[in-house]
Amino acid sequence: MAVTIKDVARVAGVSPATVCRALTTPELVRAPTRARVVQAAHDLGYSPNRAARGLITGRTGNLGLIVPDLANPFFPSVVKGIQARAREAGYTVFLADTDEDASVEAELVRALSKQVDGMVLCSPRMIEDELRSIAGDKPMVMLNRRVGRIPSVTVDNVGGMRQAVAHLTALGHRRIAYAGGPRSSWSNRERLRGLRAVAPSAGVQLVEIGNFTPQFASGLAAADLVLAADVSAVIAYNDVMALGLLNRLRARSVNAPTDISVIGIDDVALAAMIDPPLTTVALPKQQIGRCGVDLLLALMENPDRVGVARRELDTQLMVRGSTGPLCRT
Amino acid sequence: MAVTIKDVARVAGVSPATVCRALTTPELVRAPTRARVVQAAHDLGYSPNRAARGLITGRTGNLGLIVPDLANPFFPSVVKGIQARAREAGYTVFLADTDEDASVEAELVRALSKQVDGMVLCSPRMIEDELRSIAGDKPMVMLNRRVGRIPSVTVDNVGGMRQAVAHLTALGHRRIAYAGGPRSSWSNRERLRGLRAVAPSAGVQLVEIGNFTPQFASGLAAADLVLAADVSAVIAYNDVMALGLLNRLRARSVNAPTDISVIGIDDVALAAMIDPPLTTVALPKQQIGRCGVDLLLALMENPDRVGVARRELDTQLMVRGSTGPLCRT
DNA sequence: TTGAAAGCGATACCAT
DNA sequence: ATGGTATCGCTTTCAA
Repeated sequence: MAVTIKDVARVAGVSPATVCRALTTPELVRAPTRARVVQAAHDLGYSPNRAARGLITGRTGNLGLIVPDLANPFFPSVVKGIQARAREAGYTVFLADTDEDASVEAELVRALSKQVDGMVLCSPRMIEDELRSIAGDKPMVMLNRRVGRIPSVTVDNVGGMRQAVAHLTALGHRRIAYAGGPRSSWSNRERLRGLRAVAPSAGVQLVEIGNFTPQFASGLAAADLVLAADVSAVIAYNDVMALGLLNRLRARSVNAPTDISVIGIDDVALAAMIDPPLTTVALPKQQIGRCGVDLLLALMENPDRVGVARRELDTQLMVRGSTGPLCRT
Repeated sequence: MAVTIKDVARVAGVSPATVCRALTTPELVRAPTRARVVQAAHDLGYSPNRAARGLITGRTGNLGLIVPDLANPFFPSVVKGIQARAREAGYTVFLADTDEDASVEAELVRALSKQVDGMVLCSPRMIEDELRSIAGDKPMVMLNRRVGRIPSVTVDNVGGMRQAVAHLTALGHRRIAYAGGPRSSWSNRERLRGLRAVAPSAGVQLVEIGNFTPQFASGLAAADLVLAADVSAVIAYNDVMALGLLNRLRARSVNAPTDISVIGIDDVALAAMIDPPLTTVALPKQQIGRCGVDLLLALMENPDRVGVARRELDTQLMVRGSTGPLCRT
């Protein structure tokens, strides 16, 4: 059996109430008494039962975190940021992976919400209505998506696309393909919006290749469509798809950057490990996580200001080997 | 305020005790009563407070999970397996990332152990003594490491090395380098043990290049040592290092598989995405996780049999493009 | 079959 | 400054 507050009280020769105070509000206890309590607690290896505490304080000291797919290298980075920031703030985190399934997501939100002080939803798949109906319960922040007045941390997708297009046009490209992500993805819609807004004024023709699941195999499939589209450059919804593109293009003897330029989005670690390294729009992945936790903590202090809590982080094009000047043939 | 058992009791017109029974031990409640309770619970959207329940039952319904570094693509897969299996079994999981720091690890184990029914330690960095002293508390299982009588799930590292060496010797290689992982890594020691055991009888010379942190940059550094060692093939401690090797070797105009053969370990997703794809010893990553949870659940039922609980999973060489027949010059 | 009541471990209020 | 006590939400005897 674990050691409880009563054990400490007995050993220290005081009441449980005093033990509690000595440990949580030391200034309310006379120094010598406090010392005895602390000593006893230490000797017994006492540490308070958080569940019991939570029962009465209403705070659990836990945060919930829901991600769509840990196998996508983008998410572990975000999770790492969240976990690190939460630990600094004295919180532990519940992690759940939904396997990209929106119904699982809803179920998990409901289940977890009972045991946490707040939740971070990473790239949520749920439909807006559902999201709203659940959001009322516990404070929660969304990452990589904006819905109604739910607090969120997002990145400047439009700015990222602007940088990408500027880079390509500077290199001479005038016809650029976009291999899109899932139609339901907020990030994809934003990226597309950015591209559509930027392309005309940059004097480039945008060719939308279609919507794909954000996977390697999708990049493979997209590559053939890209080749048929007669473009000199392609922007992919994310790095993993860009890798698929690169792979299949090379299989068809079209090499980056000489024959075609390829840009990814995310800047996952492996983007810099391949040859040629992938030019990509970097997202501050860990910072997205840290920032999300910061927002959540602020919200938990002051639940009223929910509506205004919103952060947008910068993106940065990383120019690497997969893009190069247009070769006029 | 959340809906409690009392609310349900009131609406259903029964006592809280009956609500509890109807929901946890239905056979003890008359059907019509049970129906009313279930109906009320559903209408109110009731779900029991797990913390309160845990207080009395002594079981939290939570599992703790500690990993050294989510940024290493090996671990997210394991985590995914753990998380999936835990969810199936009705458990939620606490996740903590130690950033490869053994002292953080110890602290986290201690902190988490209070709030969970059991813990999974993934590739623990802690020294054995420390590990043992903490292990007494809650049931725990280790992944990728064996220490004393602590239950563990490991993989057949030796068998993996045997397959790798057999593959290379069949291709004609007779001098093989091993670019090792951290000296403190149990997996690294096992792999080295396997190589040393297998090499002589296979008629190959093993050249140990040194110990490295399991990162891309280490592979870069190791590559030059490999070239100086005059070998025709190299096995890396893991895939990420193998990628570094491939990268730097190519920079020095030594290309796999024509000029040298390279084998990694893990089979992370990106191993198959690069060109040439990486030949690697695949570990059943998700299964390691699932298996660890299974073991843990079994242990929680029957805490006595701790000593014997131990599983070793198979490894499988995936022959891909980064290895090829020896080119005699 | 159901209800009343006693805790689980910690906190917070009210006395002293 | 300290102790007694009610309470958080739920489970589990013990009676009825």
